[in-house]
Amino acid sequence: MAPANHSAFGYTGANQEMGETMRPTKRDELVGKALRTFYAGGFHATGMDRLVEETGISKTSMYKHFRSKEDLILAALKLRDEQFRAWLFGRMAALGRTPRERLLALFDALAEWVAEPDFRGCMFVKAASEFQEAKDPIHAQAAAHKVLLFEHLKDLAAEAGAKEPAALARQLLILKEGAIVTAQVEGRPEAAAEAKAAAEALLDSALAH
Amino acid sequence: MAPANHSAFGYTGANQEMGETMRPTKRDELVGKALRTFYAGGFHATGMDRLVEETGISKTSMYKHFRSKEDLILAALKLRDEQFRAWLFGRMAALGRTPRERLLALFDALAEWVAEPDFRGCMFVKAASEFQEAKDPIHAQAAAHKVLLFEHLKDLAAEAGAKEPAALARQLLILKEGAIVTAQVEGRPEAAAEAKAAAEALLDSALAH
DNA sequence: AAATAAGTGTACTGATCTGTAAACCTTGTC
DNA sequence: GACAAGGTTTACAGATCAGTACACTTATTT
Repeated sequence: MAPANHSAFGYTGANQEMGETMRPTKRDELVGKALRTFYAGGFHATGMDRLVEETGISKTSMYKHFRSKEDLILAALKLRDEQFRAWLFGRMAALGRTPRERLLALFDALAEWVAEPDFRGCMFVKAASEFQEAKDPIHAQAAAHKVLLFEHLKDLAAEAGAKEPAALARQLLILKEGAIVTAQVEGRPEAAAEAKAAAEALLDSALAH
Repeated sequence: MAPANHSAFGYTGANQEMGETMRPTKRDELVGKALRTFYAGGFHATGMDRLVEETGISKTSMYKHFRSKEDLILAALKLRDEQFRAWLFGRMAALGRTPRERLLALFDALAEWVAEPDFRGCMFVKAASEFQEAKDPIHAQAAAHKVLLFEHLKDLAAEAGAKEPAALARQLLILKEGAIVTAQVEGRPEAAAEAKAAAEALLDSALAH
C-alpha cells in the first residue's frame, strides 16, 4: 500500500520514448533496484560497485544505459516521482470521499508510510539535501516533484471551497514535510497523526463550512 | 542575527572539560570552520583534505584533536546545537513579549534565517539523512537536538495556557520543520510566513483566549 | 637552557570512487 | 550459418577517500 510496496510488486514504471528499442527489461530493472539502494543508503554513500552487488547487473551494462551516476540518479528520481504520486493520490482518493476528506486523508496515507520498517524519509528531500545547489539537475528534479504535489492539492483545496486554495495547499504541504522529517529524524511515526490534527484545525479555519 | 552570523562573529562555544589544557584556540577554530564547511558541502561529500584547504589546519593536527571524522562531525553538531538554540530562543524572546507571541515569533526568526543567502536547510536533518541508522551516534545526536527544541516549546505552550502543551509544541515543531524543508528544497523562503499563518490558526484553536 | 606541548609539511597506505577497455558469451533474426 | 545487439567478466586508470608515520618547527613553561 505504501510506496515501498508499490515498487516491490514489480510496477516497473514507464519505459523510454518510442524510437528506442522498447525492451521492457533490464534498464527498468536497474532503475528500480537502484532506487531502492539509493533510498536505503544515500546517494553519495552508495557507490556504483555497491549497485553491481545489489542488482547483479554488470557495471559495463549500467554505463551502457546511463552515461553517468548522475543520469542514473535522475532516472531513479523520475521513477520515484511517478510511483509516489500514484500511490499518494490513489490513497487519498480511496480513503476520502469529499475533497475535504481527501485532503485530510493525505495524513492517513502518510501514517501508513512512515510506520513501515524501511521508511527512510522523503527521497526528494534527501536528494535536494545531498545536492545542495539549486542549479543542480538532481536538486531541480526534487523541487519539481514538490511542485506537482502542490498543484494536486491546490485543485483539491479549490474543490473543497477554500477561499485561498493555494495558501491552504501550501500550509498542508508544510505539515506533510514536517511530519515526514520528524518521523524520520526522531523515529516517531506518530508525527503523521499529530500533523493530521493540525490539518483539521487549518481546514476548519480555511473552509466555509 | 541568524545562526550563520552568530557563528561568524566568533562565538567559539564551550571548551572541553577541565583537566585538559584549556587553550581556547585551535580546536574550537577547527570545529567552527568544519561546521561551516560541512553545512555548505554535506558530510560525505566533504573530505578531510577539503577541510585542510578550507581551515588551513594541518591534517595531522586535526587527527590529534579528533580520532576520526565521525568525532569531528559530532563536535560540529554539538556546537551547532548550542549556537542554534541560543540564537532561536534568543530571537523568540526578543521578538515577542507574551508566551503566545514568543511561540509565534519562532516563525519570524525562521523567516530571517531561511532568507539568508547561505541558508542550506537544517543541519540536523541533513545529518540524520546522511547517517540513516537510528543507532548511528550522528543520527542520535541530531534527534537529541530536536528533543531540546521540543522541551522549550512545550514549556512556552504551558505558560501560554494550552490545554495540551506537548501536543501544541509538537504541532508547531512540525510546521517549523516543514517550513525549513520547503524553503530549502523549493528555494521559497516565503514558506516561513506561510507556516506562521498556519501557526496562528493552531494557536487560536489550542489556546483558551 | 632544557623540556614539553602544540602545530606543521610531506609522503604514504590501502581502500574506494567514477568511469573505461577489451575479449567473451548468448540471444534472436535474416 | 552469419551477424548483430545486448549482456557478461576481468582488469584497469586516475582520482579521492580516511587515516598514519616521521621529521621538523614553534612557543611556553620551568
